Order: sequence, then structure tokens, then C-alpha cells
Amino acid sequence: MSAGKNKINLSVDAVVFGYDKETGLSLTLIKRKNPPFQHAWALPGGLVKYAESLETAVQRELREETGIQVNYLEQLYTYGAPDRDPRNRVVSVAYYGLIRQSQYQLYAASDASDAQWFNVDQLPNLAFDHQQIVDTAILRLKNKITYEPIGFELLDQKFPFIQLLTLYETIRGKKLDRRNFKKKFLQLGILEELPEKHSEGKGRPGAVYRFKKKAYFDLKEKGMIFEV
Amino acid sequence: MSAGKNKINLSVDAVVFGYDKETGLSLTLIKRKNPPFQHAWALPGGLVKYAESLETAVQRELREETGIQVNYLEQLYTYGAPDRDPRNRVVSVAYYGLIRQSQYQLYAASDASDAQWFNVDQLPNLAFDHQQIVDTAILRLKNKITYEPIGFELLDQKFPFIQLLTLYETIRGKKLDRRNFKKKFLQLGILEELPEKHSEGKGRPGAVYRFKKKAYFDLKEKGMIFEV
DNA sequence: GCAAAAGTGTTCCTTTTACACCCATGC
DNA sequence: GCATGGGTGTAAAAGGAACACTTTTGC
Repeated sequence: MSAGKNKINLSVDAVVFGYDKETGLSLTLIKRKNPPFQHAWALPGGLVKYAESLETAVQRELREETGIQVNYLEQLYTYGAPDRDPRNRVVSVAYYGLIRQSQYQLYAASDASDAQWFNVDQLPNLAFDHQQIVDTAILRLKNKITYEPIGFELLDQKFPFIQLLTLYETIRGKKLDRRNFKKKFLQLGILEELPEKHSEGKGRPGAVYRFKKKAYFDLKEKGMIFEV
Repeated sequence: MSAGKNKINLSVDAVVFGYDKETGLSLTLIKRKNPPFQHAWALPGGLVKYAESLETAVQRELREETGIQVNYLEQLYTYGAPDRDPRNRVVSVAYYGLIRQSQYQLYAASDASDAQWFNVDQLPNLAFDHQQIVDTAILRLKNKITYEPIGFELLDQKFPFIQLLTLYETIRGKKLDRRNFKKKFLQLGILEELPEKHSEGKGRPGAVYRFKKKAYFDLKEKGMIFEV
């Protein structure tokens, strides 16, 4: 068969999550300029260059298409159904990333005619099998924040405790007991209480915290188990 | 740059685990016939064809190189370091599979001059980055058996309870309390006790069990959480 | 002084762990 | 009848869930 001579194309796609206490959990999508799925929303991504690593490819595509740079990036899953791209065979390695949404202004570039944040509960129809990728990413995030302290990647370096709680409630999709949650988290010894206070205007001002990253890795090495 | 014209090669690799109560946890390796890493042991695997799915590619390579067919197959991770293959760029999607070791006789074929089971604690030096893949697979298996009942894929359809215990002890790498383990497992309601007994020759014969797969999925749907 | 939000501690219940004795078989 | 391994139950400890009252602020 002549198709045997064709080589498979390798691409990467990225689900980049951002969080804002007003708008909740969002992710970045770009609007496609070209067919297939012209004008449809899709995950940022593209073909991997011959000599670059997968992570480099993700970061490059994100920069080119949205202007974003992520600190936290993790491989999610590789999608390889033969018909997932109508043009030709494309296997895509999907990643998910976490950023502080406030830090970046999205801008559209290269393949995209637009780039925008969408709340995870109000996504438009997505191109290719990107809805499936998004579903997997959300599920992974939901599970992972319970056993790895990755939530901090979505919050400012300094944050009032209530924001950490609300972040967990949003991602886990359920109410949590404020007091038990705080007790559990503080017991871990990975949060530092800062001298400053935070006020929303009404109510008693709350303490501001910082994630002690180094302390976490030290404790982890000693066998401490993060579990929330 | 001219390298930009080259396309990345896509391959799959498989870590197939087998278990035997005498020899413990093993995996299949093949001995490479050709360079690079000629005569070294490696994971079964190879290039994905243009029109086949990733899972099909894995099963095909396994059949060709070892004669094995796996029931349980799950994607592990995708390895894409630019220099992982000295010849050219190869990105490999790694899978891990579980089989009833007793069911298959390994035979070497195609690229392999030999195919053999190796105990996971006594592996030879491996070609490419296959040691890293194996490490990841073992870790995944170790974690996964605690929250998915995949251990049964490694046991015979009918098994004495002690074998399930020993399997878990082997994979988790620690002693478990026989009584607590049994209590926990039976409470889940996914094991059926068969009328037959099993005897090793000495001691009281033990009951023989069967994994009620359907019951498990029904219960799972209703929110039951498997956790051992 | 009232509403709103943060800080703190106690009790209850469920789950996990530790552990000991009896029973069925082969030799 | 003794050695070997399987079957069962209970008590103590730990961890998680539920919950109420006090404090600080803005208006």
C-alpha cells in the first residue's frame, strides 16, 4: 500500500488552566484561522520540530499562539486515533499547564485569529478531539490537586487562605469545611503565614499565606504525604 | 536547516507484566538482533504504521516479537527526548500490559533473537531509555493496583485468596496483614467464593475465588470506591 | 450595634491497625 | 498428634466529619 510510505505527523496540544477568584477555573483556547475546523475554537498546539523536545514544542506553540509561558507543565496523554485529523495522520501528545491567570494578557498570533480564556463550564464546541483532551485534563487536575500541591501554581505567590479553599472547592466541585480544610493544610507545614492581612472590604481581614516550596520538597523526601 | 525536512518517527514500546507465585513479578524483554544496542535487552516495540492505532501497533509488535497477546493494556507515558535514539528522532509512546504469565509461551521472532521473562528485581541493562520506561511502569502498576482492581489480570480466573494477598505484597513491596486485607477485599463485594477448595499439600485448604468483573463495574457506577 | 467573614477547639463516628485463637488437612 | 496454613473476631488508636462560638472589621 502506498500509504505505508507516509510518515505520521507528531504534534503537541496544551490545556492551560488559569484561575481567578471571580471567574473561576478557565482555560485558553484559540480560534482557528484555517481549515479544517476553520473559525472553530481549539487547543493551542502544533507540529513538533525534528530536533526539539516535546516540552519545548509546547512552550513554543504557546508562545507563538497565545503569548503564554507556563511554569507548571505536565504530560497528560497521547491521542493517536487514526482519524482524529481529517487531513492526515496526526498523533498528538497532550500536556496540561497551570499559570497565574492575572500575569498574562492573551494575544492571538500565527495560526490563531483569536485567543481567549473560557470558563471550563462554558466551553464552545471544540475542533478535532479536543473536547476529549479537555475532559481528561480537567479530570487529571481534579485528582492531582488532592495528592500534589499544584494548586499554588494557579494562585498568586501570596494569597489569603480563603482563596486556597475556594480554589479547591471550584476544582473539586464541592463545598469543603473551612475549618477542617485549614486544619489539614496547616498541619502539613508547607504554608507560611505572612505578617500582612487581606481584606475584601467587609468582614474580618484574613491572614495571607505563601507556599513554602522548598519545605514541601524537603518534607516529601522525608516521607510526608500530601493529601487533601 | 535541512533537518527541518526530516519527519519524526513514531514508535510504541510495551512493558508487559506477568506474575507467577513462584517467580514473582516479571516482564518480557527481547534481545535485539540489530544495532544500535545489538544483543542488548530491550522492551518489545517498534514503529507505528501510518494507518494503525497506537494500541494496534502495540499488539502487533507484541505478537510479532514475542507471541504475546495482552488483555489489559494501558498507555503509560510518551518519551520524546531528542537524543533517545542515536540514529534519528524517535518519539515513543509507552504502554504497559498485564497478562496471565502461565498462558503464554514466549517465542522470539522478527527483530528479536530471543524473548524472555525477567524478574523485575533482576533486570539486565536495557537499551535506549528503556530502564526509565520500566521504572515508570512499575511505579504506575504499584499505584494503580491500590485504586483499580487490575491485579486480577495477573492471576488465573480462579485463585486461592492467598495468591491475591501475595500478589499485592509483591507489587506493593511490603507485608500486609492477611486478615485485614481479606476483610477489606471481601467487603467490596467483587469476589465470588467458589465451592472448590485449593490445597498446596500442607495446611488447611483455602477457598477459591473469582473476580466478579461485572459486579465491579455495576458497583463502580453506583459510586463504590475500590481502595486497597 | 449589626452584618459579614475569619479564627479557634471539641465531640463523635468511621476507618484502620494490631493482634490471638481455633480449624482443617497431610504426614 | 504435630506442623502448616486458613478462617474468624475484637479492642485500641487514629483520622475524618460535623459542628458553635468568638473576634475583627466596615458601615
